[in-house]
Amino acid sequence: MPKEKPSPNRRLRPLPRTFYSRPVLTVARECIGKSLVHSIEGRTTVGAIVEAEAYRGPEDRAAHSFGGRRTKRTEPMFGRAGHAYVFFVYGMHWNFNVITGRVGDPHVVLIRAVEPLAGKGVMASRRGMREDRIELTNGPGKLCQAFAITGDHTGIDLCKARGAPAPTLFLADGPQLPTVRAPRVGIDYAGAWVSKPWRFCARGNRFVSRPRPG
DNA sequence: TGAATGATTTACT
DNA sequence: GTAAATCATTCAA
Repeated sequence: MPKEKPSPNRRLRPLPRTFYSRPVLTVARECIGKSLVHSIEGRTTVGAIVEAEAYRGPEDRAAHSFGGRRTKRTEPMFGRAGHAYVFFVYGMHWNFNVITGRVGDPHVVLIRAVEPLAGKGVMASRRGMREDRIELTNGPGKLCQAFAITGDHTGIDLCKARGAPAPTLFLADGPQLPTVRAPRVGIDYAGAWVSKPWRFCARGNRFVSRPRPG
């Protein structure tokens, strides 16, 4: 008998914290092609990340951490890389981010779209539509609903920490996909920061949200 | 305590 | 293409 149970699927192991503990633009670009994995109530959903945006507070006016704003909501952004930041917006939608960089740097990557890889039936049920629809996961609020990601997840560790149980929500390895860059979406209030090309999209992927780059 | 607003989505013209 | 839905968070008072 082996002392340790072998991993059922090597590709579904959490990325190490070293992936996240780097400059936010680097992490955002390298997120494209990685897998997003969530297991809850015995059901697992997996998607390939095809769109992500970098938010670099405190100088980035588009970031919730602009000006060093440290509140109950933004607190996870100031903590250790590899944790989740999930917020509620427009009275209806959750958005999922990963914390990057060094402790004290409120830098995050917003995961804006994924291509479903596994658990499409579960996603379709949560979204109330057929599993072959692009609209299953082609937006930040849509993928949170499809993956059952909510405010309960904000602040949780996406990495395997010593002595802690393995995370049920995490990013896993995947092939780096060619990316195109574009200005970020929905931040018209952010002045000079509006035009920064900090949105990374998988080139030509159908699940990239609107407006499509190019 | 109150008012403004938003890292969106959906339905509708 | 436009507009409505809907409420936690934030900040001013």
